[in-house]
Amino acid sequence: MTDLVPKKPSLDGLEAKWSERWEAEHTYRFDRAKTRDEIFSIDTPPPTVSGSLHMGSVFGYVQTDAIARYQRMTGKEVFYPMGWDDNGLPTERRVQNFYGVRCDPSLPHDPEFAPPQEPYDPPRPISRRNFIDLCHILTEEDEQAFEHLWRTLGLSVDWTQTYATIDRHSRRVSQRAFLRNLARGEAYAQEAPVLWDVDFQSAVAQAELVDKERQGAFYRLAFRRPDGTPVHIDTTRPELVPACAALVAHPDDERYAALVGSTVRSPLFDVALPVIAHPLAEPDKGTGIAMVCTWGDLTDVVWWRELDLPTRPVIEPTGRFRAATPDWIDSEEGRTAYRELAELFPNQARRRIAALLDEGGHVVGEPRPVTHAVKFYEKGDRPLEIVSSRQWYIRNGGRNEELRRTMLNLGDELDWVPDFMKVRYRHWVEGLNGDWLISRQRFFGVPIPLWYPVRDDGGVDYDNPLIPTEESLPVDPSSAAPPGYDEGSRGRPGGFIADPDVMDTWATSSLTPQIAGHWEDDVDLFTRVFPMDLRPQGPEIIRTWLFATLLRSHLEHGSSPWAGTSINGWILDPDRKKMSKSFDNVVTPLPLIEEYGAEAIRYWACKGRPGADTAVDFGVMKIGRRLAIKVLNASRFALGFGATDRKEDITEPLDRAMLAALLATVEQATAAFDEFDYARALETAERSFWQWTDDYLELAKTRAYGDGATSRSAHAALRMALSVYLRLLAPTLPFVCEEVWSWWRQGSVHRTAWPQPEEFAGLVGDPVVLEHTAEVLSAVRGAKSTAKVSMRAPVESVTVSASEEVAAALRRAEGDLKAAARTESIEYVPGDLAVTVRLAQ
RNA sequence: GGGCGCUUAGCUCAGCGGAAGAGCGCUGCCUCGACACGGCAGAGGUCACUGGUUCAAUCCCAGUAGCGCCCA
Repeated sequence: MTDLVPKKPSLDGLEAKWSERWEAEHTYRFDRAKTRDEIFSIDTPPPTVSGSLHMGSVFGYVQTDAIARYQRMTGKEVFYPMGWDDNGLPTERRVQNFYGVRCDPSLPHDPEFAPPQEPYDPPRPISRRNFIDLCHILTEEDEQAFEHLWRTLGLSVDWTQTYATIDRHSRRVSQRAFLRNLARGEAYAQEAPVLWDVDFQSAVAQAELVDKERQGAFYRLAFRRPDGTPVHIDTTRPELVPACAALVAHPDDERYAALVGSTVRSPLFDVALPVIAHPLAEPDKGTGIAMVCTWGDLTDVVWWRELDLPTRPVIEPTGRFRAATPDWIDSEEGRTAYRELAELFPNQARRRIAALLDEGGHVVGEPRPVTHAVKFYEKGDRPLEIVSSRQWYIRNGGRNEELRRTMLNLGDELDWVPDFMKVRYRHWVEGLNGDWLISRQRFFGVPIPLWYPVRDDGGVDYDNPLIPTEESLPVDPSSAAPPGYDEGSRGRPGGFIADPDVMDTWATSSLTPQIAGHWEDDVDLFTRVFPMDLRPQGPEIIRTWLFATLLRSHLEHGSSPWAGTSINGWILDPDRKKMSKSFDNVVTPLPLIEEYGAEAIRYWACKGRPGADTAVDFGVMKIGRRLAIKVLNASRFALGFGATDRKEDITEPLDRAMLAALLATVEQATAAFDEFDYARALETAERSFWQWTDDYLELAKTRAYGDGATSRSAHAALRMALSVYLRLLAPTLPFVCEEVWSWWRQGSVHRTAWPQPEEFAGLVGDPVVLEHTAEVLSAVRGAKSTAKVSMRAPVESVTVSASEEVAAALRRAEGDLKAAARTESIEYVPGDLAVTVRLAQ
């Protein structure tokens, strides 16, 4: 047997060499002949491809890959698909900027349209279908860039198992799941106040909200009692006075007890308003009595609903005040005042009405500046308004205690890594205050697969939607006709109209186990991989992706979609601040891979503890690179002798002591990986490996260069240890371990069995032999270092003060110690451990 | 304002009830038959702060402060 050990091994080119070889040899191809208990299935997060490639993307995926590689080596067939999250607003925005276009659904499809070389300026309006074509073109480029990055990083993904959340298969799964929710009554439509982004012209869900601090001002307005005396109200939104439906005060508030049940009139508009008691009114806030408008904030929605108040919306979905003067304003003065506000945006209307109120003497004192939290869409630039709109919802427990408890229990049953992340899920579920709004008034997404009949009088029958068959999915109701209708009757009396909306991106992403496992379309595959073993993901999407996936699986399958979930930490910039946009753009993974090598980036990612926030650290990457190089060089040394793999040859006490230490390392690394703790597994293997090179290799070196039985013991021990170390490090450093493996072994190290304790049977010596010998060697090195001489400098004598046990252990490896220390003489005296070194002249 | 996490050597982080650890950086030495994309050695810390529990606390408990994430 001839080993193919290069003279000067190098890391250069290993990524390209091995990623090609793995692809050609189907190293990571999923074998679906295996049964469920032989399979480890991973519900990989589909990265959002419309963003740039950044270090946050790399971090979690590499950690998951290390776990996947470990599982594969333990004999599991790993189902490790990759998806791309390409639907939704980020893609639309990117297409708008990249090509300089905007979607105008009223335009007809232009079959001649081709993507421009340069972005249009000003932006050119194009049809919905042309717009969606551009979304596909751009996301495909992005997906290729991601795949290249993942391959260069060595992710052991089965690249035949890929999906995109907008592809035909995902749309089919997403629409089928929705129709099942609809059939079971879990999905429902409702005309209701929704949080509305006026720029995106779309409803926004609870999970997408952020609060932002905004400067505002409290105006104290005078409403009038029947006797003409004022009731003072503090508000930051005086422009909503025309939308006012009532005043509310706390039931225990004695100041207003007499007023409750009476009627007051609003300033300027002179609308009659009931005064009502409600416990949500805060006596400490402002004057303690509040105006209820439809709708200024979410509390208004609660009051409006619970008190059954009239609906008086003034802000349209466009974000402007309605043009027509509302009919509930019946005084001439009031109608004149409203015309001043018509078609203004809220901030403009606020300035105008403030002036009008002031002129009319309705304002008390000066407005008082205040900083308050205002709700925004997380990607939006203007405050959300609340408008009335017909939307689709999925029940999630926000309005149902029993379902909420079920969702909490499912969370409790999951195996969370790290455990403390579970609390974040619990708090989110406990804080849900409404069902999940899934319809979005957008273009690039999975369409809601419904039509509605148009009655003969032209009205739309929203209560009896027309439903496609599951076989016909996916459908685009805006271009296909419902069963039993033809296209000619679209929009006509007696015909139909399409639901114009698409689903929330999470409504599809929440089905990644079903999409990847080909639910219903490939029942055989699905039963082999579902429920999955592991969902790895980021901490910030526990409330969205994790919760929604758990919900959909519970509703459809009555079970959790996975056995466990691992939550990775947050990436920080080198100053341990939150990763800033600018820094993130500077530090992209590919140039770093060029500079340090993929192994170095993987090493950095795997050094981050599960769930621990981790700073981008080039120093750690350098250490990773050094480790990879060390693997090459140490392997060259270990394989440089007689090619004996006979375990019976391993007889020397030092060699057997080394194997004892290695066995302990194997056991610790295995335990860590079994708990998904790739970081501890790496650290254990790494520390052991460095000790192996620093101490054992130096001690065994001289004997290894000789021949005879004691030399053969070293040769066999070196090769056995190397085989174990390569396998221990392979999950973290897949390229370099595979490279070395190829010098002397058949097949891929990644398809070789993880080291087993049984391999060490009959070979384990007393570990203290190596420990004490290394201590004495270290003392000799220290003496030489202090004397500023070479480590090769001869030593006249070494005197070891030690207990009888320690001395006995040292004697068992005395030949190796003498050779490594360069001495002919080691003497032992009884006493506490101490080493005296006399250097030769 | 609430929840969760973090705070250990100049830096990045392990350790988490029984005499403070690693790597980087720094200093010094060493080109010796795996490795200068090296090796060896050395210096460097009232384990954020204040209380408490314990024979014993970096580790457990309570509080304070700073940082981060999630949410109001």
